Amino acid sequence: MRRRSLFPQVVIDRDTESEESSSDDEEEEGEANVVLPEEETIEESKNKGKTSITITLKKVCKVCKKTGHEAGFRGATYIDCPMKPCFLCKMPGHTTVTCPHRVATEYGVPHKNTTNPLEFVFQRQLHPRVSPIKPAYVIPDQVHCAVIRYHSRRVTCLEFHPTNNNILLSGDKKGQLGIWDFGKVHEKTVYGNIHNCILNNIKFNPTNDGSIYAASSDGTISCTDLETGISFSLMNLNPNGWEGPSSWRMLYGLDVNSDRNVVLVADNFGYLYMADIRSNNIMNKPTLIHKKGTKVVGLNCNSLQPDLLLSCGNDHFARIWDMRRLEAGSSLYNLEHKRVVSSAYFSPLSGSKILTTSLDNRIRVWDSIFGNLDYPSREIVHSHDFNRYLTAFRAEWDAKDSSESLVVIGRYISENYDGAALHPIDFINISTGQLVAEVMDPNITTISPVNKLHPREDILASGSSRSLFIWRPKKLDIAHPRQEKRMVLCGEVSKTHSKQHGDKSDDDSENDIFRSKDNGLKQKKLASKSSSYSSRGS
DNA sequence: AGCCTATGCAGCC
DNA sequence: TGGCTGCCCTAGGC
Repeated sequence: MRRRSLFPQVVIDRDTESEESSSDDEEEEGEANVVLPEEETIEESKNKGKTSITITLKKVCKVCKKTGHEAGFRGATYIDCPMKPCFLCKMPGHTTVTCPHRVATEYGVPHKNTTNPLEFVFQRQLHPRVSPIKPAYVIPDQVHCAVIRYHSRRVTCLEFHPTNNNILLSGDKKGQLGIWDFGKVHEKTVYGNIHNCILNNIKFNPTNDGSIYAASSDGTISCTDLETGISFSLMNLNPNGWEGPSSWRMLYGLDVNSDRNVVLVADNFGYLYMADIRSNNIMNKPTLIHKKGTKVVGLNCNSLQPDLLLSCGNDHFARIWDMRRLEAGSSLYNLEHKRVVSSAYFSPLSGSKILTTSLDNRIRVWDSIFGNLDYPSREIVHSHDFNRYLTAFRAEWDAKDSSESLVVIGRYISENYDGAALHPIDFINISTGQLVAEVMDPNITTISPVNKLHPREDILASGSSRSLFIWRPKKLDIAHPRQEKRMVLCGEVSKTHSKQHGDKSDDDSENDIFRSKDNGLKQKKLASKSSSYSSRGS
C-alpha cells in the first residue's frame, strides 16, 4: 500500500553516521530496493545528520523491467510486453494484439451478443483454401443454473452421471467430491473425507453407476458409493505416510477399461498401475510409461479398441500403448509436443482421432486414418497456457457430435467484451480450425479451465474457481426462463462431510449471489463501461 | 483497500 | 540438478 501511494516518488532517509541502522531504517532501505532506471533524480540534504534522498522513479514494465512501455490492462484490454514473444502463439516479432491467431474483437469486428454463434475465424488452418463449413452445432451458450462457491477450493474435474441426466460430479483441489443434481438445483452434496489433497480425475464404475473411482494427489484411488459417501481405498501408494517430496506419490491420470475390468492410474513419477474391478486387487508391477520422474497427467482407453491406451504427461509426449504388451519403452506411437501435454483423448465414436492440449498454446488433432501419427493433422493456436493457481485446461470432444469435430476448451487470456475483461469458453471445429462459438457470462469474471459437455444433452458444465455452472442453449431456455431460484450460493462446506439440501441462502437475488470479493476486485480492473454489462445476454 | 503469499507448478539457466 | 522466477491466474489473510 505504502509503495503504491509513494510511487513514483520515494523519499529515503539514509543514516550516514554509523554502520548500524535502526529497524526503521532497514525498512526504508527495503523501499529503496525498487529498480532505479536511468532518469531518477537524487537530491541530498543534511538533515539531523541524515542524508535525505529524493528519487523520482520512471515507470518500468512489470514483465521485462525496462522503461518506455508498460504491460498490463488498459481498461479491459491487456497490452503485452513487446519485448517478449507473443503471449498467444509464442512467436517473436509481435504481440497478442497483432497476432494473426487472435480472434479479431475490438479491432474492427463488432461483438454481438451470444445469441448466435459468433463467426470469428482463427486464421490458422493448415489448409487455408478449404472453406470453413459451419455445421448446425447447438451451443449451450447461456448459464442455466449455478452453484456459487460450492467447493472450498478450486474445481479440478467434472463428470456427468452415465445414466441420470441431471447429476454432475465434481472434484476439487482439497480432495472433496461434489454431487449436484442440477435438475433440482438445490440438491447438492459434498463429501470431504475421501481424499485429503487434489482430486485429479473421476470415473464411474462401469458395472455399477452408483459408485465411482477417483484418483488423488494423496496417492490413493478411492471407490465411493455415491448414495452413502462410504468409500474404500483401492490403492494407496503412500502407505508409510509423508517421507518427503521425493518419495510422495501422487495419482493423476485415471481411466476404466470396462472390457478388461481394469482401473488404470498413473503417478507423478511416470508409472502406470492397474487394479482389477472385480477383485479390487492390484495387478502386475507398475509400468514406466513416461520419462522416469515425470508426471503422467492423463490416461484414456479407446472405447472401440479396448487394447489401445493413450497417456500423456510432463515429458512433452502423448503415447499410445497396446494393453497386451505393456512394458517400458514399448509404446506404439509417441506424439511429440513442445511442452507439457495436459490432456489427450481418443475421439469418442470412431476412436480414430486423438485430441491433445499442450501448454505450448496449441490444440492438436492426430488422425490415424487420414493422416499418420508422426505429425498432427492439425494444430490450432489457442490460449490455455497459464502460470499458477489454475487447473490445467483440457480440450474435450463433444460425444454427441457424429462428425467428431466439435471441441470445447476454456480460454486463458481475456477478451474485451463491451468493456469487461472476460474469459470465454471456446467451441472449436477441429476439422476447420474455426472458432464456432465463444461463450461467456458477464457475471463470470474468473477463468473456466474445467469444462465438460453432457454425453446426451445439449448441456455444458463448467468449473470456474470454486463454482459450477450449467449452460444450455439460449433458445431452449425460453421454455425455462431463468429465475433467481436457479442460482445457489454455497458458503463454506464443512471439512469432513456435509449434506446440503435447500439452503436458506437460495433466496438471494441473482446479482447478490454473483457478487463476491473476487468479482469486485476484477470489475474494478475493468473499463468504466461496465454499465453496458447488464444489457448483454438479456 | 492494498498488499502479500501460497504454490503435492513448470520452465529455464 | 537445484534453485530461481514467473505476463491476463486465485483465495485468503493481514
